[in-house]
Amino acid sequence: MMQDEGQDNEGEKPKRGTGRRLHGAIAHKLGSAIVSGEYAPGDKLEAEVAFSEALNVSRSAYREAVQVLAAKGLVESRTKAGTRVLPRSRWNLLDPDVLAWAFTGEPDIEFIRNLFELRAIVEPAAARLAAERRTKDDLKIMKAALAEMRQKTLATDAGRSADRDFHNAILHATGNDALIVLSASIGAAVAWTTQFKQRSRTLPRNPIPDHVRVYDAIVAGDGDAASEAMRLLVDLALDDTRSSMG
Amino acid sequence: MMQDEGQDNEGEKPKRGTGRRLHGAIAHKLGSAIVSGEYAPGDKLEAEVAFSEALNVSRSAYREAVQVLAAKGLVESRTKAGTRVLPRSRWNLLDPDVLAWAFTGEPDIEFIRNLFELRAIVEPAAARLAAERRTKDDLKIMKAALAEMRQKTLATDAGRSADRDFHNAILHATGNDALIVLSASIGAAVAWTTQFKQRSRTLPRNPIPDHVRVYDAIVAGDGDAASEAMRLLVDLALDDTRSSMG
DNA sequence: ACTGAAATATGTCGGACTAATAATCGAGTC
DNA sequence: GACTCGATTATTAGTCCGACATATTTCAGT
Repeated sequence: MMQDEGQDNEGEKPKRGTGRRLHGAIAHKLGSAIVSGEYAPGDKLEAEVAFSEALNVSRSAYREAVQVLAAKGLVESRTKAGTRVLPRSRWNLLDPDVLAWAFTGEPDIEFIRNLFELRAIVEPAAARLAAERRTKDDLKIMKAALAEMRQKTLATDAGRSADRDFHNAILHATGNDALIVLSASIGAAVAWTTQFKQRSRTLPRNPIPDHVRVYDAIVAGDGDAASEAMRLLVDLALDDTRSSMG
Repeated sequence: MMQDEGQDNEGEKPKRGTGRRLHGAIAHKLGSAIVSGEYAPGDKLEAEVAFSEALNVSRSAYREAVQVLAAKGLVESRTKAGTRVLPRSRWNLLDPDVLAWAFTGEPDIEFIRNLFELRAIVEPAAARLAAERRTKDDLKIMKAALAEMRQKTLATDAGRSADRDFHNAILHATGNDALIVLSASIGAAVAWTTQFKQRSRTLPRNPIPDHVRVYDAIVAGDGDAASEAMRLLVDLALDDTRSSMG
């Protein structure tokens, strides 16, 4: 699942990858640049006409891209005043796209720590609710994800995808839409950090037992055990990630 | 802080309020319609040309509005296939705009319950972190918000705003960006539900003591107490809200 | 210091053209 | 004859262009 990096020839002409729309490609390019700090909050973007010309795209396409960024809280446009990058506090950092953009460059260690802190808060609580409310279908999905994960390992895309599926299934089993949307954010964080861990030379611990403990507790309907097992899982995952980043 | 309801004459011509851009108004109109269930997931929106004509706006303005909705996961457009409403699971329900749209109509009881469940998970944990990490500035802001809240009461906009400020200050004091972004969502939920409670005839309990307990614990740097006090606060708030909805 | 005119960047408009793809139709096959 | 597969067509979103409207900043003039 390669990103499209490396195809911007000298910073111009954002080409769209397969199926990607032009304004989407522009949004991706600008969004990444902003989130990665290439533009600082308060910075003014070049004027629409000039910028769109520089990118060799129509003003319409450029504007549609900016609307997307504005919708995600990255920028704000005002007549005559131009388009400015908003302070980081206004960014929708949990938006899946923004999260993806945040991980296009070298990831910010501090931000990863923050995401893990969020996971450490949400996922144990979610596991508890899941243990109390899971349906047979939920369990089936979790079991399948676990099996896939065990077979493919986290070294493969399929394995990481299964890992995400497992965590998503737990969030989903809570039946709480507000928690379920977080699965998109948390899932993205899990995926990227897992891949990051994998990159480092040292092969980390086998994650399966941790996951199995959570699964067993949810099957048993034991909320306390599920919460505790998940807390442990996230803690250990953070340890692994931390050690692979120095 | 009135909404702009009542200005759509017979479902056509979305007029923009002061300062509001046209595409923003269209996005608001369509977004509310989608979130409130006027369009069901899978439904196809009328074709761009036809729809924009029906709304008496240019196709560009309409398209920019749709880009915003797409950025928030509400719709997806594909060439020739049209623009379709995505399943609710893909909506960025925690996006402040989406949240606002969700509360333009009669609020969904189940969804409010879900938001409270999220609050009950996140806010106690945040209060604990805040107790451990708060700066003098954080405390000053909380104290000011508390004073304002006590003076204006929750019956006024200013009072509700202070309530939100208090909760935001706690999230902010965690120093965790991922949690801070949630303040926009949680804050919105707090505001709307508080207003909703206020609407009902029975004057609810005085919320100040609950808040003071949280504040005192954070000042004392007592994480356990802060977490517990916040847990109680959210529980009581849910009780109040529940009883005012039947 | 205040007022108002001009400059300028975003916002909106309309229409033309492109590209992607769902739907249709027809040739070829079983 | 029914069915599968492939080319054709029709439709709809995507992109481009150029003009004008609107809102603010800026600055000149009093």
